[in-house]
Amino acid sequence: MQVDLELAPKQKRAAGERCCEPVVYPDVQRDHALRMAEVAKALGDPIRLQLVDVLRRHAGKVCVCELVPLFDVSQPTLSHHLKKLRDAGIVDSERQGLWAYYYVIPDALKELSTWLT
Amino acid sequence: MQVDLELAPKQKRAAGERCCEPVVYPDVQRDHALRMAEVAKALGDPIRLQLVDVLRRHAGKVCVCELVPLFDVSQPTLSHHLKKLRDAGIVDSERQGLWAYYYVIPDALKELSTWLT
DNA sequence: GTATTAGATCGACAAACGTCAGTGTTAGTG
DNA sequence: CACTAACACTGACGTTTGTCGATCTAATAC
Repeated sequence: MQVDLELAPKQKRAAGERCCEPVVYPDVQRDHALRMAEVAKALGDPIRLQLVDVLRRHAGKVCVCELVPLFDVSQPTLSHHLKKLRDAGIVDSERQGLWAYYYVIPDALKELSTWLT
Repeated sequence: MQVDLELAPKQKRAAGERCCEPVVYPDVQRDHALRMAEVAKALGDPIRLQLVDVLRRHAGKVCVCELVPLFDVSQPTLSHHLKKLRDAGIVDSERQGLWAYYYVIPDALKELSTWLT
């Protein structure tokens, strides 16, 4: 990967000409970018980020009924956030009679985490 | 931090009683969660994520005129995305005559990156 | 059986989002 | 000077989002 540390002032081009050629192209493949953006978007809400935080730190699976009182939103709203996290492939759930237990899917955050490092 | 690996089935409580006490509380401070969610949200769009990717991999500062042709959106739209990244404190820009050069603010992604690890 | 609980889904709403065409501003070119 | 290029901003648009109250489903308690 070539690096250009210098800030290269351009010259204004004549009418009709493009100002310059791109010197850097996206490295991250389109689909990787799409996938990572999807994960980032799912984490882009404070409640969801904290949900993931709780689930990650709790090595086991956590009952929804324990999650609801942690946040100042209604139960349907929390359910909605959990669904978003499920749709993004970050968490999954397991029904156990009347209760639902959520957990973070191992390595779900790995790709984004690696890129971010 | 106590860990509960077991999946503990609950008992249905009598009328009027709460089903259970939360066993895990959010560890990430509210404001940290807010800040990280803000960054994640800004990265939650494929174009913005790729913009950050290009800017990060290019150690110097990159002219907007080099960024525009990389994406299939209009110049105003790209400008809008760059503004979002600026508002989130991820990138900053520097005017140089007719051109604007963007760069990633060092450590802007650090907090999120660390938490994600 | 009936009553109650945990949780998901539905419908509605305002707010925020991504996009574009148009416009404005500033700075080089000739 | 007039012209044009680079970029930000505005206004409009259709879509998505976060939230709630109400409702539905499934399972347990009595």
